[in-house]
Amino acid sequence: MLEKLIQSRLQSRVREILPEANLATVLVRPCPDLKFGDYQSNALMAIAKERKQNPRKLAEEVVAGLDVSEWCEPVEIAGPGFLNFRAKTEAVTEVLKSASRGDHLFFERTKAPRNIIVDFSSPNVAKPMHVGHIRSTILGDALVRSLRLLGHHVVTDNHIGDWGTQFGKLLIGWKQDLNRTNLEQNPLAEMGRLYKQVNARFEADDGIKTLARQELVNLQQGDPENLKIWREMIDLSLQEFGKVYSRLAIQFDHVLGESFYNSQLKGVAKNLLDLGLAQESEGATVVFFEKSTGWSDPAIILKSDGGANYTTTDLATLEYRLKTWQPAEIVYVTDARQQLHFQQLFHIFRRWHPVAEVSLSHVWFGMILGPDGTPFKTRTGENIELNALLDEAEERALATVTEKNPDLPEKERLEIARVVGIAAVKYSDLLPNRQSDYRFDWDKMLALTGNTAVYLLYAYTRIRSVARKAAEAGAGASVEALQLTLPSELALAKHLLRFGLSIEAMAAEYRPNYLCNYLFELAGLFSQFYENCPVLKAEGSDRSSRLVLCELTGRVLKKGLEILGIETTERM
RNA sequence: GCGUCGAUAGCUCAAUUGGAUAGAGUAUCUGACUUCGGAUCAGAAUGUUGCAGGUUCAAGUCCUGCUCGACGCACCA
Repeated sequence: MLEKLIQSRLQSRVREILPEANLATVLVRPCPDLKFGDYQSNALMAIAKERKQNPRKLAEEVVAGLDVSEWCEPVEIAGPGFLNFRAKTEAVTEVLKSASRGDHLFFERTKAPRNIIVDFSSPNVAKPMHVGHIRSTILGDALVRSLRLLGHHVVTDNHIGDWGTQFGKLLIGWKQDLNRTNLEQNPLAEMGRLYKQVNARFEADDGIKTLARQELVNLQQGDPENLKIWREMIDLSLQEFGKVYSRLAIQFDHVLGESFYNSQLKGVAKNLLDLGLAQESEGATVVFFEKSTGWSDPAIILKSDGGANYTTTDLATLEYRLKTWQPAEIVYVTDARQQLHFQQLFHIFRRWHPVAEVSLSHVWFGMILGPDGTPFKTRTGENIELNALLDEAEERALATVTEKNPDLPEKERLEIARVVGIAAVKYSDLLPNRQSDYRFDWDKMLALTGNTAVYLLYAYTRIRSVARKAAEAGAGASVEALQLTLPSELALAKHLLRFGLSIEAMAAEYRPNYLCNYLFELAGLFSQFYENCPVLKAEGSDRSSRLVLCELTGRVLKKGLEILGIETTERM
């Protein structure tokens, strides 16, 4: 938190000397290596370069009139013009005290809240959620949590796949071969079976093709029976999705699927045609792109059979969201393969609504690979269902808890296993840079050591254990007693001050791995502190002071994990 | 063919406006008061950041070319 105060004063000082300088570049950040100090600014080197000045000299001039002595030791100029700031222990102590009094938790809400729509998860009706939905769902939810914590107004909208050609096949299967008993027991499995069964006959049998097309057309034209079946498929699917979301503690403000926009699709297409953005080509309605884009193939707005496809739906969706929520930004969380689609979608949208100021972000992520480095599937090549995957995570976690802590009652072990299992899945998804593919590895994600959810949760339970024992002994944290003397106390305290930066970094770039790594470092620093500084065995003000550090670390760990969508447990 | 993304320690991965000696974990080796929860901590060792050039005070990061890989490119979403 000190970095903001230092930064603001540094900016004022730079403005005094160079009124035209772009202050947005004058940033204060944590030092990469603590031996340089706690915070640094590299901005002066860039500014000097622009003006062809001597960077070192500029730095000296800036520092000469810069007073940050309330928070820092004298500012050092290093190398070609780095400014290094070392926080005064008293200043760090004061921030911790104010946190302990409940004034803040080392982060600040934004002064410029924005309306942001986040579009994520988006499963398809009549198909179980599977591995392919993990990242969008978990990543999207974590991003939403970080934005909301910083004070932005977020609208979440689950744009489910509830319309499209697959319903022709599903309707045939439903009418010819539906097993009601199976449907009641496991609706998605039954619908999946129906789809596969019809699909298998599809290629070889022209009669089925014609029938599927007919059922689809009937549905589109509002045939009552088909509509009724379709609605039932959606209802059942949503119930099943809800079970998974409930396990993952994920909620949506709105579930407006593709079908919600049906009535607008023709209008969108006509509008694009009228504006000259779209044209007829080979029987379809398409948008061609300028040469400069490098896209030689057009985007299809209406297929030659008159049906719309997803570019059209997405355009209608965009327009609806703008009108309904007036967002400053819309964020789409999908896999990397849809990059071209979103680039083209945004491009068309800009031409269609040139004055719209909304910013459009495609937050994309890589694939989940199996142990062999190919896309993660079952042995028979099927998608792994999310529910089954979560079951296995909990089972594996239960085995570990039982091994480590056999005396806990079964009910408690089950609850711990639930928290730990879900945490492991989420954390292993959020830890890698979202843009890279990652390898799904049970042993690694549930490992007791290393950068895992288990390690973080363990650190948390140790803190809670100390708190319980302190309470039994009648000892308590005392803000007044807080004193940072030993190196590991100071190191832990200074790291607490960086919590806000890590949340902001995560929210700014939609990268939860920044926060994951922050929390891992925090847990490590806590372990070092815990190793070096007795808490319960200490006495008097030492004990009260260290209990403050424990308590604040616990609160930050819990809040940080909460941003990642991860629950904590008191024992494990 | 065009395009997007990637290639970093044995392995899995980080690296926040271009910043300081490229970091963690894991595996390997060694050690820690008879453990405030040892599911812990400390230490050792590990690199031509795919290759070749360029830009500059400074390049894993930016530019050019090349190699390898993943993914995407007219009627699925």
